[in-house]
Formats: sequence, structure tokens, C-alpha cells
Amino acid sequence: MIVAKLNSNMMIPDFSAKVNSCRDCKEKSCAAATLHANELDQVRENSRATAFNKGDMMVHAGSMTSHIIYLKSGLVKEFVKGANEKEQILQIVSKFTYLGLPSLFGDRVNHYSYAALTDVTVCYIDVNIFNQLIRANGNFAFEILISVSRDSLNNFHRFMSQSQKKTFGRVADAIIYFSKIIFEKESFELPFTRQEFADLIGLSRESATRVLTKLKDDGILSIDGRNIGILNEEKLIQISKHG
DNA sequence: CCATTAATTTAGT
DNA sequence: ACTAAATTAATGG
Repeated sequence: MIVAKLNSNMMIPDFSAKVNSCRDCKEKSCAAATLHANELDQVRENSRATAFNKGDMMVHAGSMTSHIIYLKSGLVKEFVKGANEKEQILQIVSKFTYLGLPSLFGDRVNHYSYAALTDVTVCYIDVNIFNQLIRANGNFAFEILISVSRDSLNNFHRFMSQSQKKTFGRVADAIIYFSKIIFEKESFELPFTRQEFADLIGLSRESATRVLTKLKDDGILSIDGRNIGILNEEKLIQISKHG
């Protein structure tokens, strides 16, 4: 390990740079779009922008929620580790969403862990200013409520199907989930390994790949490494419904 | 800087 | 669980 010597030419990196402007932000959330100019300036004063690399841990479950993380770009996985140390992915979070809202309102501790699936850019927003805005601006609060509720509905449906369906149905659901909700495309690249794919739907890695190759052999999917294409959507939906 | 090799991670059976 | 393939890190020039 090389330790850089501090001399007069070496500046300590300047982390004080604040977010440039929230008013002109091109990556605003629906909620932030309801804020007035002076409120956005308040947010700016209490925010910092940073980036994470693919694979980076962003939040550990159990840590305190001092800041809300707003995801400006990239994909993030939200997960927990069960008693058996097995990972369960709760959902894949895509851009323009706030991470950990249920933890903010339900507790002061993050109940879930977050890790970057791709390179990611974020803004940290102080929870105090966030709370303040919710109290002060009903439209903002309403939008936040909408996103939390949608999240909740989505996740319950996913977990329902997971607990009731067999392996093929779960895999089909996951593929449809990626195609419709995350990527909004017929074909896409899985943002993670087979292990993680299995962790998302509560299967073993072996079962997950077995089902994927079967779906490929049956001509329902095209699979090349992490690239997945839906060839026969009708059948896929059939499988999803059937179990 | 690039090339080679070693080590780790991932996929498939 | 094991093997092969792929990706990433370390090494040497």
C-alpha cells in the first residue's frame, strides 16, 4: 500500500462541491418536479452528487438512514440476506427513484441492502430536508406516496407469484418483469449473474439455468450469455400464468 | 504502455 | 460437486 505524502502541491480532494443546480436537473423525479424553485434550492444546499461503480455496495442493511439516495442513472439491486446467509433480491431498482423510502418512514435504520448492478450516479439528500418538504408540499408528498405504494403493489404481486408458482412460472415472470418493467424491450441484457437471477426468484442457480436452457430449446427465448430475447411472448405469458 | 500468466468468478452439467 | 470458460488482477518487460 502506497501512502501519498501530503505536501504543499497536494490538495486534499474537495468534496464540498454541491450539486450544481436542482432547478435545471434533467434527471428529476416526478416528485421533485412538483417542487418550487426555492424548495429545489433548499434541496441543492443539502445534497451531494456521487457515483458508484458496478458491483459497489451502496447501503448495508442495518445502517442508519441519514440520507436518502436518489438514483439518477443505472440499476440497483435491493436485497436482504436470510438466516441461512442466502441472498434474496427484493427488487431491481431503476433510475429516477429514491432508495429506501420505506426504511425512512418506517424506521431510522435501513432494512435492506443496496448494491450497484451497473455504474450508477446518485444524489444524497439529507433526510431532514426530505421530511421538511413532505410536510410543506402536499404535491411532493403525494408523488412520494404514489411511488411507495406502486412499489409495494409491485412487490407483493411478485412475491405472491413466487410463493404460488413453480420454477417455470417464476422464471417466466422474471423475464416478463425485466422485459416490461425494467427495460421495456423485447430483448435485453441481464444485469447480473445466474446466481443473482436465481436469488431474485428464489430458485437455486442450477434450477434457474436449467429452466432457461429449456425455454431456449423450446424456442421461447433466445439466450446468449446474459443476452435474453423473447421469441414467443404468448407462450411465455402462458407459462407464467400456468405455473 | 502492452503482453503474459495467475487468480477469481461464473456457467453449465 | 466438478469442469470449462470467462473475466479480472498481478507481474514483468
